[in-house]
Amino acid sequence: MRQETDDVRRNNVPERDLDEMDRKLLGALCEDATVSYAELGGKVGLSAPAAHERVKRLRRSQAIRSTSVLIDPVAVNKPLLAFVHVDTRGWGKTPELMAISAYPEVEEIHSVAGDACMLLKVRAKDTRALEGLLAKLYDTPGVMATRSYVVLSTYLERPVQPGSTKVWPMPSHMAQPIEHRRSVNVIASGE
Amino acid sequence: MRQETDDVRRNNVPERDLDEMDRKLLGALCEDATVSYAELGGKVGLSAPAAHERVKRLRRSQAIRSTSVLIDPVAVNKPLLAFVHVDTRGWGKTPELMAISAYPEVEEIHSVAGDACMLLKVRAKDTRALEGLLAKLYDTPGVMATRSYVVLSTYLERPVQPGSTKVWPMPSHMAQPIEHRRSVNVIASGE
DNA sequence: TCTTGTTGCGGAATGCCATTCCGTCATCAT
DNA sequence: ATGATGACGGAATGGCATTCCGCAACAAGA
Repeated sequence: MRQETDDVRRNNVPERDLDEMDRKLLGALCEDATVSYAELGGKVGLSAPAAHERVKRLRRSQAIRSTSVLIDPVAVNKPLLAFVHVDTRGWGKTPELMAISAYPEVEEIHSVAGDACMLLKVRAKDTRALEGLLAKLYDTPGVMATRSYVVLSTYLERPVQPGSTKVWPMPSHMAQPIEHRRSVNVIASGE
Repeated sequence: MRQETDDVRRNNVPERDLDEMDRKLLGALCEDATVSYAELGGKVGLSAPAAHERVKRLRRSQAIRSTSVLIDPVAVNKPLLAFVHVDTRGWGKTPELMAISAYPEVEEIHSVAGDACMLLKVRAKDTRALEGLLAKLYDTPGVMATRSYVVLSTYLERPVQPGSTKVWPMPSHMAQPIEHRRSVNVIASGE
C-alpha cells in the first residue's frame, strides 16, 4: 500500500529537494565518478554507507540521469565540431527532424527562440561528413535553410554543473526589475 | 629506460589506434559506466580481465577523459538553456572571456567561424541569471554584441559517441568532390 | 511532557567484484 | 625456426560495495 504510493511518486518528482550535501555529492561525482564511497564520503563529510544511501536516492529520483564516460573526440576521430542552425517552414517539423538523431555525429537537438528554429550540435570526422549530414537535413521536408558555425577551438566543455551563482553583480546604473511573486497564494516564502 | 619512454609517449598520443573492440567498449561505457567488468566483457565478447585491461589502457591514453555523472538540469534548478553568440572586436580576446568559465552556468566556450566570434552554452536558473551573465559578458573589454538563442525544448542531448557514420548517402545529382590525398608521401594508403 | 513514528547516520559484517598473477596462444621480426 | 611481444582467460585474493542494525534527532499527536 504505502510502498506503491512511494513508487508512483518517485517516478515523477524527486521526493525531496536536494540539500547542500546532495549538491556536494553531485559536484564530487561530476568531477570523478570512479571514487569509492568511502573516499566520496570523506570529501563531503559523510560515512561510506550514508554517502551510498544518498547517491542511491539521487539515482532513483533521476537527479543523476546516468553515469557515463567522457570520450576524447579526437581519439574517436571526430575532430570537427559544428553548431547547425536550421530554419524550418511552419511548426511541428520536429518528428521528421528527429530521424537524424540516428546518426551518432548528432549530439544535441534543440528547438530555440530566435531567428533559427532548430539548433543542432554535430561532431563529425571531417567536412565531408558534415556535408553529408547537411544533405540529409535538406532532404527532410520543411527544412528551408541551415547556417553552420564550425568550431575553431574549444576552450571549455563540461557536463551540467550542480552549482549556481548566488548573486549576480549587476551594474548599479541598471534599473531594478520587478520581482514577480511565484504564486499568489504564497504569503511568506522561505526563499 | 624503457619505462620512461613509454610514459613520455603515452602522455601525448594514444599508443595505438582503437580497434573495433575499443569502440564497442566505449559505446557500452557511454551508455552505462556502472556495469561490472564481467558484464561489460559479456557485452563485447571479452573476459573480465581483458575488458579491464583495455579500459585501463583507454583511460591511460586519455581516450576516456573522465567518468562522470550526468545530472538532470531541472533537478539542480537550472531549467533555462541558452546558446549565446558573442561578437568581439579584434582577435585574442579569448583570455579575458575565459574569466566567465568561473561561473558554473557556463558549460561550453568555443571560438567559431561564421558571423559570430565566440559561442557559449549557458544553463541557468532563470532569465535573471542569464541576464546577469550577459551583463558580465558586456563588462568584458572587446565584447561588442551578443545574440542569445534560448532553448524551448531539448529533443536530444548526449555525450560524444564513439561511432561514426560509414557512408553518407549523397544525392546522385551532386558533383563528386575531389579526393585529396592525405600526404604526398603516401603511396598506397590502407584506408 | 511523554510517546510514537520517521529519517538520516555510522559501525560492523558479508559477499561480490575489481585487480593481480600467471599460463597459453597468436603474431611478428629476426 | 625461434625468441619476443602482446592479448586473452582462468584462478585467487584483497578491497570495497552493500546490507543490517542500533542510535540519535526531529516532528506529530495525546
